[in-house]
Amino acid sequence: MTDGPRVRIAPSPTGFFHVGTGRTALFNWLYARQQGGTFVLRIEDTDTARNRPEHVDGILRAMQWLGLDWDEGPYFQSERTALYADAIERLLASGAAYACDCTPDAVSERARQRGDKTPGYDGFCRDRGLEPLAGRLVRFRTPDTGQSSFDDVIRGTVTVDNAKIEDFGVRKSNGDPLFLLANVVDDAEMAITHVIRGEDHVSNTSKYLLLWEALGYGPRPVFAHLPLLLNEARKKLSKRRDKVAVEDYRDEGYLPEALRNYLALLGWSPGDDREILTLDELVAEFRLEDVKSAGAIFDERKLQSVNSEYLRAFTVDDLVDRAQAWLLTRWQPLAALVQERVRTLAEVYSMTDFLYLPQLVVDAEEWARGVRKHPAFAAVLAAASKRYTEIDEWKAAVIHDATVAAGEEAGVAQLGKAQAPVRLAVTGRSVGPPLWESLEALGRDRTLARLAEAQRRLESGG
RNA sequence: GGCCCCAUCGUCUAGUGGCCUAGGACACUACCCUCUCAAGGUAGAGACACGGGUUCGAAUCCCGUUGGGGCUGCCA
Repeated sequence: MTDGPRVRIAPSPTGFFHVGTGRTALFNWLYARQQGGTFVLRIEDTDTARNRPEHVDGILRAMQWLGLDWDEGPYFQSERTALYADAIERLLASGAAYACDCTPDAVSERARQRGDKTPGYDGFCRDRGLEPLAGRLVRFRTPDTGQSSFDDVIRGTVTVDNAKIEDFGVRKSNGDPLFLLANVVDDAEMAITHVIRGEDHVSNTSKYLLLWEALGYGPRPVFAHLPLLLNEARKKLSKRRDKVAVEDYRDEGYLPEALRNYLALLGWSPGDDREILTLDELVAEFRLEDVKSAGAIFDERKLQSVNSEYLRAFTVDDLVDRAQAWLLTRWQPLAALVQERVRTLAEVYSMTDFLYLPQLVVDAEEWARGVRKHPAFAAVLAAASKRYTEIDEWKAAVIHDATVAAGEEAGVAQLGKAQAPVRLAVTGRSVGPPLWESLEALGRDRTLARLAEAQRRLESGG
């Protein structure tokens, strides 16, 4: 173990790896590398209901793609439950925590009756002396008086009246630890010295510190809350509304070094006019205390320009290599299926061009015969769009089932007839590799976009 | 609503009391270059939210207002 600072990135596997998490990871990584510290990767998977193993793979893939190598981990909170159980027992034993059997409905109902001046938990079970049995939530007893404050490297001193902090949960009624508890225990156990995270955690920090003190963990870590990444509407980048998955940017042809460079410039600047900086320069010049405190809009156009600067700076040979590798990732999933059907290498192109073309060129005759001819085909496209939207996992077998169901819904019993209009609408051709795998490779978003486009064309009489 | 955080061109930012007539980049406009498109070059438009203080002097410090955001979950 080195003497330098210990920092961590603690993503939760409940969705794709978010660019905001990527930026936080990058800043932690830069700080660790610059200070000769240790960068820890910890997977916060305490929410067993929402965890998805494939998202863990996605996190590791995205981190590696971005070049953010970690020195320790990945640690999994799901494998450290004894630690949290022990901490909760200690809180219970000292009276710092207590059991609560209020339902969420009861809590909000009481808040409503009070006039809802201070929503949140009202301390109803504080002194009822309930046994912490299974089925009961365990809450931390927050002080009624005094203030909690901490010094933030980026924001200065933040102070909150303890009375404003409600008794928050530390253990679910099913026995699983809650975020605040597991987070604090692990930071202490892992000897994290600097907590560098998003601004959305500022208000969690006073709770964090209260727990930290109650558990007797000694000197606190240093805090640095990074400004949030915002969308054009100046709202926190959200999974639902915005394109936030790091891997989406990879798939669209952004270079990891360009994304990294751009992300580094969101909230930080080298202090002069340079905007293209090598990793070594970032490591050398990054200053945590110089990070701005105001939120930053993630502007894809600017990212594009940074990306194109990198692209142009390549040697031609490098560009060929990088482009070749990217091109390959798109059609490689279909390689074996394509192989069985081609007579020349040129046909590899015609069988996979739909994966690359921004705009399909559909032969008028094919369109007339394959889509426009049967009234039911329009219904097939509509039904397929709907069912594809509802699919949980975008996999060939599932797409197959959804297409069969869409065909039946549209009154087309034969699978062949159901897939024909979809194939033409989505790939622009009536022949090609098996459709399900093709759609899987294309991706759901682009598949849906092409179905919508085909439907518009039909409606406008095309 | 409550608590917390924030505030320089449309966007990312430089600026840490005089160097600011506020600089750069993206995007935008015009022109040049040019077989097209990019790239490149030149020029242009474009910001210190507002009001009070402090100071010889304020984008920079203080207070207030306004505006924006975050949190307010048996999610993280």
